[in-house]
Amino acid sequence: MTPELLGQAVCAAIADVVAAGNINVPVPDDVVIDRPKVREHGDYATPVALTLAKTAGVSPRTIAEALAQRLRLVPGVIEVEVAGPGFLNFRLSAATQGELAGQIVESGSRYGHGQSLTGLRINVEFISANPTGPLHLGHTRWAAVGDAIARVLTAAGATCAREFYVNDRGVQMDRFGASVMAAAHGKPAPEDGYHGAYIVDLAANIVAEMPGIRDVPSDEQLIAFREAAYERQLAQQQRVLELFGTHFDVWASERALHDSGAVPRALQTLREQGHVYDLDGAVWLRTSAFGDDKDRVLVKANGELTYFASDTAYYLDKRNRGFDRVIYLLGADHHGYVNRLRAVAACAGDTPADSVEVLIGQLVKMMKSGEEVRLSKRAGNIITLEDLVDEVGVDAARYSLIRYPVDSPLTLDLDALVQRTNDNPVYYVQYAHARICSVLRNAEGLAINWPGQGYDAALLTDEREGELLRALAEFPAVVATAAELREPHRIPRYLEQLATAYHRFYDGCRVLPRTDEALTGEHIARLWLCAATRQVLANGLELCGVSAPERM
RNA sequence: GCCCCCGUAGCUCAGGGGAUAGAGCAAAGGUUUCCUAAACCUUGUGCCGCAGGUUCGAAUCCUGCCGGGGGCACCA
Repeated sequence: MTPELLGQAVCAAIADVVAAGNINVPVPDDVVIDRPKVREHGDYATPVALTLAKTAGVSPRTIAEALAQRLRLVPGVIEVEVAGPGFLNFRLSAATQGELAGQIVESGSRYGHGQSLTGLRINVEFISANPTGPLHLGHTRWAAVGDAIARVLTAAGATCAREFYVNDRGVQMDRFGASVMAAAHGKPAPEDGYHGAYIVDLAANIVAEMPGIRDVPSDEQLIAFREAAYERQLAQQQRVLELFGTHFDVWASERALHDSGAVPRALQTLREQGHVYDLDGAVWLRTSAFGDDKDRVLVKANGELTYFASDTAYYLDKRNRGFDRVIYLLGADHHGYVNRLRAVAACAGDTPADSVEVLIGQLVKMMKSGEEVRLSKRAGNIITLEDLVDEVGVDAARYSLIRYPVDSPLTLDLDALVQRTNDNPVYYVQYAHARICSVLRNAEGLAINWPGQGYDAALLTDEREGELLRALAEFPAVVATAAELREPHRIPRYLEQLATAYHRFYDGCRVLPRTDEALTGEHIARLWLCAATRQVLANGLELCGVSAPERM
C-alpha cells in the first residue's frame, strides 16, 4: 500500500462516517499523509481529524476515533492509533508495504511518472544568450535547471518543448562583429566591444578559413566578420550544451522572426486588441494597463523596432504554435521583465495567470580554495560553462546546480564537488546506484535467478527494509510536486534520502547468501528490494540529466 | 523612491500549516574473517533576523521594521 492508497482509504472512511450521520462535513478528495519523523508515530500519519473538527463542530479526537474504527478494517493496516490532539497514526504490514518493490521493478523507467499535467502543452524557454560569447555561469544554472524542469514536467505528463531564443539581431551583434574584425587586424576591440581571449581565437579561426576576408571593403567586411563569428559562436554554444546534456528542441532566431513578417503581424494583432497607441512619433504598447510600471515602446521614433517588439512577437509566435503555457526562466537581473511579459500576454488577449510563467533564478558564484573564482581561461573576466565542466565534470556540475532552489543565490564549492565523500552528494547518490548494481551482478554470478522466483514481500520485516520501502513509495509524489511547483531541486534532495535509506539497509541486512548459506526467500525478497531501489535512483538521476553509473 | 529575492546549528544549506525544526561538513570516538568503507553507527549544537497578526496549531501564510543581494532605459 502506498501513501496515495492509504489517503484514499482515509477519504473512504470519512465518507462512511458522514454517511452514517456521525459528522457532517464535505468529503475531501485527498488528505495529507505524512511520514512521521518520530518512529512511535507509526509508518504513516494524517492530521485530517484536526482539520475536519472545525467545520464538523466535533472534537478532533472524536472524529479520529470514528475514522480509526473503520480504518482498522482496511486490509494491510495492522494498527491505527489516535494520538495527541487527534492525529491518526498507521502501521502497515510488511506484506502490504512490500508489494511496491515488485510493482516498481515491473514499471521500470515509468515508475514515478504521472498524469497530473497530461494534456498541457508547455514551452520552456531558457538561457537565450546572445550569440556573442561563451555561455557563462548564470546560463549554466539554467542549462541544468531548465532542462530538469522540462524533464520533470514531461514526467508529470505534460508535452514540453525546450526552446532557446537567439538574439541574433541588433547593436550587440554589430559590436561583436566589429570586435572580431578588429582582432583579425591585430587591433584592440572598440571601447563598447567584446574583449575576451575567445574574440582573438574566433578572428584567427575565421581568417584561417576565409583567407580573403581581410581584403574586402570595410563595410562589407564588417558584415562578413559578424556573420562568420555569429555562426561559429552559435555552433560553439550548441556544441557545449549538447556536451552538457541539455538538448533544445527549438532554436528560435530573432532575425527569423523579423524575416518571416511575424513582428509586423504581431503589431497588427495587438492593435486589433486595442492596446497600441502612437505618441511622440513612437508606437507604444499599453502594458501599464496590466500591471507594468509604464508603457513600452514597440517602434522607436526613428522607425526602428525595439527588442521589446521582438519579444511580443515571439510570445505570440509561441502561442500560435499551440502552447498553452509559456515559461520563461530568467536571471535575477531581468526580474524587471516579469510584469511586462505578463502584460504582453494580457495585451494579446490572454489571461497571464494561465498562459505565462516567469521563474527568476538568483546568481551563481564559484569558490575554490576559499576564494571566489573570477577569471576564466577562455573569456577573461567571466566564468564559462566549460570552465565549470572542466573543473568538476558534467554530472557534478548539473547535480549541484539542480540541487538548490533557484530563488536563492548559489555558491559552488569546487573543492567539495570533486571530493569522493559524503560531502559531495552526487557521488553519494551515484555510489548507492553502483553499489546495488554490484550486488545484482554478484547475484548473477551466483546464478541466483531472483526475477524468476516468487517474491514474498512479507519477509521484509526489518525496520530498515520498511524505511527503504516507504522512501521508495514517496517518489511519485516528489516528482508530481517538483513538476507542479517547478522545483526540480526536490528530486536530488529526495534521492539523497533514498540513498541514505539504502545504505542503512545494506549495512544492516545481508542481501546475498554467504558462502556456507543456503538461498532463502529472504535473500530473494531483498534482491527485489535492491532492484526496485536501483530503478528509482536511476529514474531520479535521469530526471536530473545525471548518469547512473553501474560501477564506480 | 519603487520592485524582486534572501535571512534556520560554527560553515554550506533542506524544510510548499502539523506532533520533539533537520542533513552534510567541521570536532571526537567506533564498525569490515564475505555482497563496493565513495558506506554505516554514536556524541554536542539552535531568541528559525525582530515585532505584531491569522489559526486548534506558524520556520512555513499576512503586515510592518532591520540587515544582505539584485533590478529600474525610445539599451540589447
